[in-house]
Amino acid sequence: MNNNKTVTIYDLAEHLNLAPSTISRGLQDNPAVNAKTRKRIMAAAQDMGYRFNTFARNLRQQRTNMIGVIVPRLNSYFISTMLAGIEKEINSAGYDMLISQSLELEQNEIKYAKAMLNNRVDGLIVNLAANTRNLDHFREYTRHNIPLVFVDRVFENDDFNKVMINNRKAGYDITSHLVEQGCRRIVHLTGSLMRNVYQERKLGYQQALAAKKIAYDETLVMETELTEEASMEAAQRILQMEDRPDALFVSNDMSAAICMKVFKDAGLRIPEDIAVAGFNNEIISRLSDPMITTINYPGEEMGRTAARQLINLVDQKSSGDLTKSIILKSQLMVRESTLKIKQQPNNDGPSTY
Amino acid sequence: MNNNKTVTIYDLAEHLNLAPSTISRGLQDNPAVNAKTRKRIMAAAQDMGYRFNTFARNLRQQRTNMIGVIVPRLNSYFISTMLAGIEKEINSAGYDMLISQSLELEQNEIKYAKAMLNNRVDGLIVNLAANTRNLDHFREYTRHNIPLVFVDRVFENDDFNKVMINNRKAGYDITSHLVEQGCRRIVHLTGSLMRNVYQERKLGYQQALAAKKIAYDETLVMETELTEEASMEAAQRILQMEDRPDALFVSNDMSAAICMKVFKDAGLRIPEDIAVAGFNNEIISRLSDPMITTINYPGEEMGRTAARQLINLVDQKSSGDLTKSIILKSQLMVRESTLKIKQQPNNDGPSTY
DNA sequence: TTGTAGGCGTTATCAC
DNA sequence: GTGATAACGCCTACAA
Repeated sequence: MNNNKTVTIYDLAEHLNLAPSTISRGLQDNPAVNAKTRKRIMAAAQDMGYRFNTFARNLRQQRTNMIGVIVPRLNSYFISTMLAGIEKEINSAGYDMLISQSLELEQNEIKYAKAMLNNRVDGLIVNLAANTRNLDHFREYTRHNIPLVFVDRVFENDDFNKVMINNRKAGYDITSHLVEQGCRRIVHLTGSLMRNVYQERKLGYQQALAAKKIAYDETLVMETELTEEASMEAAQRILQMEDRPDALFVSNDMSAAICMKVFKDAGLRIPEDIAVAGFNNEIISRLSDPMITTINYPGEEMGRTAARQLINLVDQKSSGDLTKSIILKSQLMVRESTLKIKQQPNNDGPSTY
Repeated sequence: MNNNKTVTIYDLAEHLNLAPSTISRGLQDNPAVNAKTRKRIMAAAQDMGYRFNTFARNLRQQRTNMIGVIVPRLNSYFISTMLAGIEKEINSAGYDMLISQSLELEQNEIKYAKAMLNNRVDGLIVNLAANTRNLDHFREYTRHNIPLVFVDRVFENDDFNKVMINNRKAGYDITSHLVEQGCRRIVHLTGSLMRNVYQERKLGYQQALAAKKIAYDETLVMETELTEEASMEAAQRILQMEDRPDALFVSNDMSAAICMKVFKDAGLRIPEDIAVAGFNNEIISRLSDPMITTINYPGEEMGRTAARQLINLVDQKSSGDLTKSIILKSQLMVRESTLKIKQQPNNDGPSTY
């Protein structure tokens, strides 16, 4: 049976000679309703092609059971790992997930933030775009008491909830390690310095150099978009530097692997001629030859943590004032790509920070 | 200004001494409304913290402007590339995207298909879970005339819209290439044979062997989940085979790279001791050493194509009967990992299929 | 255990 | 140009 017209609880009610309210109750397993009646209701619903109207309920109940997520892009190892974590947590809490990608553009982020607000998401998780200048477009969320959690890419000095790692320490650890391996001229290839994750890693890099009494050379810091093309270009530029660097610290593994490939194709030996370190502990860091020293970055757990934090806020609707920063642990993973002084690789990175 | 109570067009109307209908018109730039009035409306809306209620409109207009997407997992290179394509197309057409991941389980797929139906998505894009046995859970969509497009992982012999590549030809091409390089004992490592993508590649593999008069040996086909662990185990098993294979054809590049790494660690030379071919043309196939022969698989374009097809169906609501299968082109990329006979690598694979 | 009635916030129709 | 009013489909007091 299939009329093209939408079947509502009123149609079921009429068909069964019951009241709409009874139908409504029957459909949601309300114990007040007679078992037999419920069966008839279910059968008729199936038969007449009834489908529940979620947003009629949303309108009535003033909530959507939907969590919004805004990320810079979907096709990145780190982001998709994080999203997987978010999704698991959200769905097991009975929420749905609405996703948009800003494509690294603030202007899209603003647009989507507004759209999600209008969609009445119960909460929002954000990983900032590369060029976002401020968080004004999220003020409306606080104004309306909609919980908001920033994850990974955040503004560190504000009043929003956030989940992140200590990027400065990570940058410090990895740079110290390189220096300890005898490197003196270390290039740092990184992403938009407007984002804390990159800015902080750079600060860690600087501080480590300072601690080791190595002069900071600004021309050795390369800010790019970390795309495949940008990484290849950067590697080429490094090859052409007059005084060739003896190490490269890249803010993500994929990019590090690309650079390493360019170096190898140019005949350089890793790590003898140039040491290479990455970031994120992506699978590629373990598949590259040599394997890449990196920072183990708990993407999925960050996602889960952010989602759990958000859901707690949404569910209890209480102490939303107690803004929390959650800092997850990251860890230096030393591998062959930086071991100039031969020794057993180990995963307990020096942590003299 | 910020009352906790939700501000509606009625509140604005009262505040401005106008009718709700005028407010509604003003907010959506209806030309019928006086420019001055509109300005006052906008100002008041901003001032009073009004936010538009999307699902009240949905209820009224009987459509949501939302497209549902169900994928097996988010954290996979291929899937996230495809999603990026879908998202771009969907958003530029003015729709939002609701995503769920089935985690490769039919049971979740069923659950999410139903949830999206209740959410009144205007259309649905699906990439099937590994163990989905049939498409019964999507029948309700056709029943309610909701457009549905399957992408990549599909059932090939049914009446649904689909976007895919010719997996059999790809499997045939890659296997033929291996044989032409002198390989005779070729292992095929692949995913769930319940899915067309894997089943078809295997058929291509078999047909190529037959065409070259090589006996098909069932023990050389290994069906796994293609996870990191499963791939490593598979590689180990291959190493321990009595009569060691001279080639390996894996259904995805990441997995191929993992196997190659295991082989190299065991002291084998690629391709001399064993040739390795992958699938998807993921970036890792270009970063591995040696670079991996693979099939160029247009993930982003598949996503875009599926989304565009869906949106056409949603927008015109017309010829939904004309079920279409769209087959995109894929291409053999020959690289060092399979070149036993030394020659210039080329990308125009033999296509004797 | 079931029924009645009002409202959630918007838009469309018709009137003025 | 603006206003009044009736849906859209569901839920929940309250009543029976």
